Amino acid sequence: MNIIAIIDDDVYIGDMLEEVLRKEGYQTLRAYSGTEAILMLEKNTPDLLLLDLMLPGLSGEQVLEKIQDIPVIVISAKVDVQDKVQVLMNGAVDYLTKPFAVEELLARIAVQLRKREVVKSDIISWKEIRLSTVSHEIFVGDHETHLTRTEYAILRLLMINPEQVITKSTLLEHISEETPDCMESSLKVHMSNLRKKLRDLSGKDYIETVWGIGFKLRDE
Amino acid sequence: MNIIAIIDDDVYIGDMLEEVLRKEGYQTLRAYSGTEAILMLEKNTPDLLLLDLMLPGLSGEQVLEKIQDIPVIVISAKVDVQDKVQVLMNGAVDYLTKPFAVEELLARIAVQLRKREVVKSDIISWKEIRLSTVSHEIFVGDHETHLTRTEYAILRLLMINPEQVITKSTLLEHISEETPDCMESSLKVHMSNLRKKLRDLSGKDYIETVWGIGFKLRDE
DNA sequence: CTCCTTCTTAAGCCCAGGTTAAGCCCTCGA
DNA sequence: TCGAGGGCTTAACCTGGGCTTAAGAAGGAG
Repeated sequence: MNIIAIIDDDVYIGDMLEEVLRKEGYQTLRAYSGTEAILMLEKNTPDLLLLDLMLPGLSGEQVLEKIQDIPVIVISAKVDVQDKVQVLMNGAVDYLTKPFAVEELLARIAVQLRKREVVKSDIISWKEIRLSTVSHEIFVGDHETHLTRTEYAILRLLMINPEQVITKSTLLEHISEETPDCMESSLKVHMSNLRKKLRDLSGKDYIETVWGIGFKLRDE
Repeated sequence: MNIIAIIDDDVYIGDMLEEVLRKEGYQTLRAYSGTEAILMLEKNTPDLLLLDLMLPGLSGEQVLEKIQDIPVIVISAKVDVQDKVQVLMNGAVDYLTKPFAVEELLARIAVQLRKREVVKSDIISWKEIRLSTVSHEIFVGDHETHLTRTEYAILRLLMINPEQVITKSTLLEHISEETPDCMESSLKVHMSNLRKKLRDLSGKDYIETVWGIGFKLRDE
C-alpha cells in the first residue's frame, strides 16, 4: 500500500485530493505549510509527494531542495514556463498546473509509483552474481553475504554498467550521495573490502582495476 | 552522450526538435511512421523516445505497446484527458500537448534521463581504430588493449588531427599537461611502446615518422 | 662510409594502488 | 545512560605499473 503526502495550504483542494486518493486505495498524509512538511518528513517516509508551490512558512521550492529519494509532483497555479523548468530541474519529477483533471493526476502518480516499483523489487544480476537492491545482499551460487551501504553503491554501479570502465571520480560522486566527503583513500579500502567479500564467495576476483582510470567488472 | 529518438511524421516539428536537441548536446534518431519506428528500434537502442500519437502505419499507441525498457515521452495534439490517461497508463512516462514550450520539453527530458546512471563513453575513431576517451582503451576489430596516460595523450592528438604532421614539440606540450618535465628522450620510448601496442593489435604500423619534423597517422 | 636521427631494450626510480590495522562515530539495545 | 558492534575514515607499509634515463642497434642523409 503506497503512502502519498499532500502538502497544500488550500484546505478545499487538500480535502478533495485526500478523498480521491483514499478512494483509489492510497494512504495519505497532510501538511499545510512548508515547515510542517519538513517536520512530517522527519517522522514519515511517504512513497510520493504532492507539493504546492505557494506555501506559508517555507516555500514549495525550498521544501523541494531538502527532499531526496522521494519523487515529488508539483501542483501549482503558476503557469509560467520558467517556473516549470526551474522546479523540474531542481528535482521534481512532474508538474501540473491548477486547475487539473483528477484522472490525469492519478495517471501521473501511477507512472511515478510504477517506476519506483521496478527499481525497488529488482535483483541486479551479472554472470553468477546476484545483488538484491532491497536487502543489499549478494548471492553467488548458494553462498551469500551482506554488503555495507558504500560497498553496495560501488557494486551496483559496476553491475549496471557491465564491462564498462567506471572512473574513480564517477564512483566517488555516486558514493558521496550516501556518505558525503568520501575521499579517494577511503574508496581504496571499500574496494578492498568489496573484493575480499566477492573473493570469499566465488573464489575469483571479479573487479579489474584500469590503471590511472578506475575499475570495471572483468569480462574475460 | 545520450541518444534521443524522434518519432513524428510532421517534418517541420521533427526538424525543429532535432536542431534543439543537437544544440543541447544529444544525439538524435528519426522515424516518420510507426512501422519505421519499430524497424529503427531493432537496430538502435536510444535512451529516450519522443513519440507522436497520430502516425501513419502503426499508431503511436501501438508503438508504445511494443516498447519496453526505454522511457517514452508522448507529444501529441490530443488534449483530451482520456487520451492522456490511457497513454500514461500504458507505459509512457510523460505527456505533452502541442503546442509546447521547448524549454519545458528539455526540462522534462532531463528529468527522465537524470535517473539513469548509465555511464556512456565517448569514442574517437579513425579507420578501424577506436579510442575510448573515458577508459583509455583502444579497439581494433575485436582486439583491445589499455593505454597508459601518456600513450593515450599521444594517440589522441594524432587521431584528432588525422593525416596531419604533429611536431615533436607540439606533442611534448600536450603530454606535459599530464606528466610534466617530459623530455624528448622519453617521448621516443612512449612512441615505441605505442607503436608496439598498435602493431600487436592490428599487424600494421599506423604511425609514420616524418624525418626531422614529427609524426602523423599513415593515410595510404 | 660516416654522422646523425630515430628506434629499441634494459634498468632504476617514483608514485598510484592494495592491504592491514587502528581509531572515530553512529546506532541499537540493555 | 552506557557499552557493544558495525561501518567509515585515516595512516602506514608494501607491491607493482609507468615514467625516465642511458646505452646500443638500426636506418636515412650527405
